[in-house]
Amino acid sequence: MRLKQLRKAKGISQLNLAMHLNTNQNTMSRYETGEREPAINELIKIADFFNVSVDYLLERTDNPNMQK
Amino acid sequence: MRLKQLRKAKGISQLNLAMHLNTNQNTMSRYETGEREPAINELIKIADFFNVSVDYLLERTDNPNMQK
DNA sequence: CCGTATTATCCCATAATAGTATAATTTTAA
DNA sequence: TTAAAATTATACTATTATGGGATAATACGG
Repeated sequence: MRLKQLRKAKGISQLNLAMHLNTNQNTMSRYETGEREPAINELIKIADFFNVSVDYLLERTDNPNMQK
Repeated sequence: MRLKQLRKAKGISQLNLAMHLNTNQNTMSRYETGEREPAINELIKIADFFNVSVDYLLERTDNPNMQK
């Protein structure tokens, strides 16, 4: 998942991101390290927050702006 | 998820699809009815099988051919 | 109708998850 | 340089979600 990359690009902390997504910091840490995977609805929330496609978030494309 | 639609378009049964995805029929039924959701890796396997983007599979776009 | 194929649901054992607390690491600034 | 603050990672646990087998329900063809 291109999560850490997106978060860093936005210059926010895991805690800050977590609050935006209504979850907590350790969950974000786990997503970033790949220790755990979000459910689909969480995946979509993340993609929407960063305004990228799910395919981009999942590194299935280099184009973040696939029509949404 | 645009699963039933894709499967029907291909003219195959849940059982047939399940075998392609190395799972079983009841699991496919649940995905279609929305009773349960696949993990991300399963989601990707489904998208790949139908050769569509995850965003399309998740009904986040009308374009099934987002560059992959 | 009857048999067959297809799809949905019950039950259970197992696995995965979120959350809390806390540890470890990194960054900042004095 | 080092102490404090901020950030990130991990251990533990209770709960939830999952997959699979078995079977029920439904649709479909002859």
